[in-house]
Amino acid sequence: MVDAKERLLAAAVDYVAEHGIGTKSLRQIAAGLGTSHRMLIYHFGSKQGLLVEIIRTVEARQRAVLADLAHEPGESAGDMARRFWRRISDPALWPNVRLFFEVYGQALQGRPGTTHLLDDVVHAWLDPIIALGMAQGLSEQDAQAAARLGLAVTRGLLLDLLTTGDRAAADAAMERYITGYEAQLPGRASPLS
Amino acid sequence: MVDAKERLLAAAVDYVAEHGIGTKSLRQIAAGLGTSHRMLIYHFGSKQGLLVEIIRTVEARQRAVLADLAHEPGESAGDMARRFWRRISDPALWPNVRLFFEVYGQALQGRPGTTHLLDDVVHAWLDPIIALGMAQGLSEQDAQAAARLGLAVTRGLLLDLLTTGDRAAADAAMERYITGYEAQLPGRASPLS
DNA sequence: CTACCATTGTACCAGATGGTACATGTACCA
DNA sequence: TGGTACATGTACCATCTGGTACAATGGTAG
Repeated sequence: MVDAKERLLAAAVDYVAEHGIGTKSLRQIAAGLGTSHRMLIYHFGSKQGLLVEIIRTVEARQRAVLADLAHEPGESAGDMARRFWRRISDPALWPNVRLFFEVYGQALQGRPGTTHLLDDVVHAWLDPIIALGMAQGLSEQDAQAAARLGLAVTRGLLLDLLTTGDRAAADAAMERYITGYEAQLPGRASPLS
Repeated sequence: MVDAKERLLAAAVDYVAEHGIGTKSLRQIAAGLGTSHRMLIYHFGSKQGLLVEIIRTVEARQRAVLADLAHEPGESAGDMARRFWRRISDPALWPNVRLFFEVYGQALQGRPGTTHLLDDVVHAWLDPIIALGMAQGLSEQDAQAAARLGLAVTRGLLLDLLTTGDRAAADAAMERYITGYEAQLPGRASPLS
């Protein structure tokens, strides 16, 4: 079976999403999957090989969420942002989000096998949001700043949500951001200065 | 000397800020400090004991930055936010910030000895910002949402900055946020709907 | 049936890990 | 002077680590 490795990988990602990756040995992970550390080495070559593939999978899962960002016809930018936030803050995704931030933190510290996460973790998300902002009439400069801000808000509020579990508070903060974003779009009574 | 332990701790924090904490053994840390792992056990009891004290120190350093948030007379809220951002995004602090996010990620995954970081990592920052917002005339509800949003923006943009190193872009995004914040303060031509 | 190939179990390895036992040094206090 | 408390070095321990050697499956294609 070609995808025995794929199934093992998916299970491994779920396991480390649930239990953390930083403190787990090959043997612990293998035991959690009902296999032996021998099999992990066989399929992935080394612990770092497994780590790399796990991170590839985390990236892929994030991109799958990003793909849902596709603009629906007739939907306002604000409503799209609300839909996106509702989806990405779904508690069912929390283990994945936690794993994302754990790996992100290790990548920032240069742990071997993780750093390629950093290559796209910002820009892959920025580009579609920039395009969206420009479609709303923002200048390229404004769209870039707005996209960066939107990404920061999302990641920051996810951290808050994972930490406190206070969904209502995180939602309220996100709503405040979206309201402000809409107010800064052109074609309205200029809200500034 | 009573503070031999304190000096060792400070050096240990600097070391792990520079090299990461997740992948380092007691021996590696000790070697980096010019001492032996025996001494770390002697002073801190165990590896987890050292970990706990390192995190206490990271928290303390963060609070020291927070203390600088004190409102200067005659300064607008926006200018205060700008001053705060300039300070906390100083490249000299990047190793500490990286360590903060690394430990934060591990705490979210429940690594023993780290989780008490989570107790205050949000609320300790929120409270002064809420007070500030209310001093600017916001309702308590609005001040809470605005504080949460501001904290998320700051943490999110720090992640961006550590990842990309693109200071100009991060500054522009922060400036856009602050401008929007000021526009949402009462006492101005209502910018919304 | 046989030959082959992917897969898996068992057993092992050298090295690193956190932690301990014990002896030694060193300063200060009586 | 002697003692006492902190500090440090050396040596060691059991355990765990990632990784390997090798044999045994089991299915499949000739």
